[in-house]
Amino acid sequence: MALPNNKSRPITLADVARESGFSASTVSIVLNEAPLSRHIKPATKESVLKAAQKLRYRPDASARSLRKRSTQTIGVLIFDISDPFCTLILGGIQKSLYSTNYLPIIMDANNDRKQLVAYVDLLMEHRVEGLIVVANWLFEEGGLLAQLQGTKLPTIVVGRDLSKESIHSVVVDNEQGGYLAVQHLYKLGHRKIAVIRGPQKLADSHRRWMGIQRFSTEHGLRLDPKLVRQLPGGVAANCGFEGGRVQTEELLGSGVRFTALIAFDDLTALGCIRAFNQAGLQVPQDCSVIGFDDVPQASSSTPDLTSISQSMRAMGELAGSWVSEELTISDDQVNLPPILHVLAPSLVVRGSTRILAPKR
Amino acid sequence: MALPNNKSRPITLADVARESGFSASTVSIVLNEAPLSRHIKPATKESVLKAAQKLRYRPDASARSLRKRSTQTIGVLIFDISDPFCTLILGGIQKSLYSTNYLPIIMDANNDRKQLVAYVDLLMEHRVEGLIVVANWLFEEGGLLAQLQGTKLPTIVVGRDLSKESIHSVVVDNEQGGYLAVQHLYKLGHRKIAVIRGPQKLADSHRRWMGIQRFSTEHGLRLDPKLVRQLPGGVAANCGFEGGRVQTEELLGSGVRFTALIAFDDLTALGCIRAFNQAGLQVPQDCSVIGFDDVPQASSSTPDLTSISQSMRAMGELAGSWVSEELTISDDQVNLPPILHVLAPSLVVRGSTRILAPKR
DNA sequence: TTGTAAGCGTTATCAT
DNA sequence: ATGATAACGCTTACAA
Repeated sequence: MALPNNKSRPITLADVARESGFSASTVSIVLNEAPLSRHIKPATKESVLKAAQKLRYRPDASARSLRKRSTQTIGVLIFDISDPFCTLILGGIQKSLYSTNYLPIIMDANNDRKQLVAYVDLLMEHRVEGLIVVANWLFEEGGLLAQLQGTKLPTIVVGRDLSKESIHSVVVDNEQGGYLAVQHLYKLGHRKIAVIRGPQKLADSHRRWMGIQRFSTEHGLRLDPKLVRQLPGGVAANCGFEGGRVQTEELLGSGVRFTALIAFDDLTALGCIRAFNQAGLQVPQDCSVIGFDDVPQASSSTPDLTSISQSMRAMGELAGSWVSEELTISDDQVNLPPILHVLAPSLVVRGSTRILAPKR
Repeated sequence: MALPNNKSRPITLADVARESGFSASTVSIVLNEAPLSRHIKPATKESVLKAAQKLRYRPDASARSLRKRSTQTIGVLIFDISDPFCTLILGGIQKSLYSTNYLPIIMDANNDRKQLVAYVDLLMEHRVEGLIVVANWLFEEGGLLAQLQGTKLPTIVVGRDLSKESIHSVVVDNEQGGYLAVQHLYKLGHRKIAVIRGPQKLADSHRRWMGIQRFSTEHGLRLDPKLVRQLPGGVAANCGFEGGRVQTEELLGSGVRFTALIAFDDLTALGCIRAFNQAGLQVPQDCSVIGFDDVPQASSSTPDLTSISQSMRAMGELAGSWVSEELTISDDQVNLPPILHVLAPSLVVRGSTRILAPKR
């Protein structure tokens, strides 16, 4: 005889209650190991557990959230999931959240503002209790800010400094990074150093440049303005690479000599290396190149890239643990002044930079 | 006078009802543009909408899911979010799901089996209505299969052929990929071709090798067994790179000459290139190298990699649209025989391979 | 030691 | 054309 309806309805608490012969409340108390379960007869517990296991019962998250008025979820808004920068941060977030009772709900905006606002709405509907925004290098605040501030959620953004807009932020010290980059080249003996700055709109570009200038001033290093160029703004996936390639071609075409180059980021640096190669030049023999971020590709390219490491993973972990802490502390001490978490960058020396050859 | 409780409770349908002066049912009908809303007076609609907007009402996804017995979510289980292979597939999934009413819930297992099973459980509790598993190259079935088969969910796995276990799968034609790779090198005049096969456990390794052999047999190309090596199995992030580097060193050390090399995948190929460079050899001048997958790094390295493209994005889109279709078709025509979707790979010619130099 | 009942925010059915 | 009411699956006072 065929079963009347094959559309297998999920097992509910009531099913377990029926199977075990106890009431739904008892079952609930036992399965959740609620305080009251201390007074439940061991035999009862056992048969409840057995029934639950037999039926492969899984509590319904929606029902539980509804009743407990808490979803135990944290929204993670990411700008581009195919960007290794974002992806590494995500890894850190997951790591720090894994041990908590909070579940990250990841939404990838795909570099599209429309999708972004749609997803913020969706996250709100899902009643996430906290929000982590992972901004990659082409994040521009736009109307998102207002939308975020409208929510009362504990929110933290990674990769952009929005502390002035009263939003917690975790960033790397870009100024210091720029400083470290020139310093490294300077110590290797380089004096004619080219710089490919990031897109103008990008705050990071400016800060890294400030760091470069600070070192230069401190050490009497003159940066030839003809050797300083800037990436155009752009959204395409590999515009950093193309930008680096083109700018380097132009640098080489300008005839002004240089022995080292600071690229805005690693992808840009890879573009630079390509341009050098096409011009018949070798890195680092003919020119040293340093990148920024230390994405995975930096270590698997040939030559491997010397870079300024951002420790994306650490940033992600910091963001994750901040949010989960914020959610677990007593609610009365909320709304502390917004904090800017600044992580120190570090120099990772690899094969794309070398000591200045004596003379050629 | 201070408000009694600042713990801002989310706005509910009842609030909108109160504000607009209509009942909750009416409000619900209007906001959802339900069939019945056709008979609702325009003026009513307007004031309901206005009230909702004023209060910034957002329906509660949990409550709605509970009542409608449908979460409109699809679980996406991914093995390693920092693996570009996975990440590109994810992009495709999102693209195809974005236009549907299904929300992907992404969980990253972080290459850890424990997390994996925990996440499958979590997805079940969240009552996802479909499941997409994105397997990277170190996916080994283990106990996961049973767990998946236990669920009655429409499930599809990308990157592994589990059609024999009655699970829908989408994969690239690895055999054909191997064939294309040798063919390319052969056409360039190469006859002494080294091969670095993938880890033994991996089914892909075998299939690609079959393709290579098929071409060889067809064209009387002899593959010197001394030039065929194999990557050890491994889990570390860059074990492909290290493997390629080490195997190439050993190949070079063996003294057997070769003019071209087929690497298991792109990361392996990058490792090979590193080894060549450290041995003072140039790619492609001294040896051509071809990879597999065509991950983004393939085009930004120098030289850029010739590769067999898997079109991860297309695979993701296929998986996404299959699941959403499966969920929307009438339920009576369910359980069609499991299908294996095989996508054709394609050769992408770049700078790491070149015509065999006349003689050196 | 366990059961009863109310209620979380929605939507669907049925009245009016 | 709109409103009452019940029910979705779960937790938690409170009752027994």
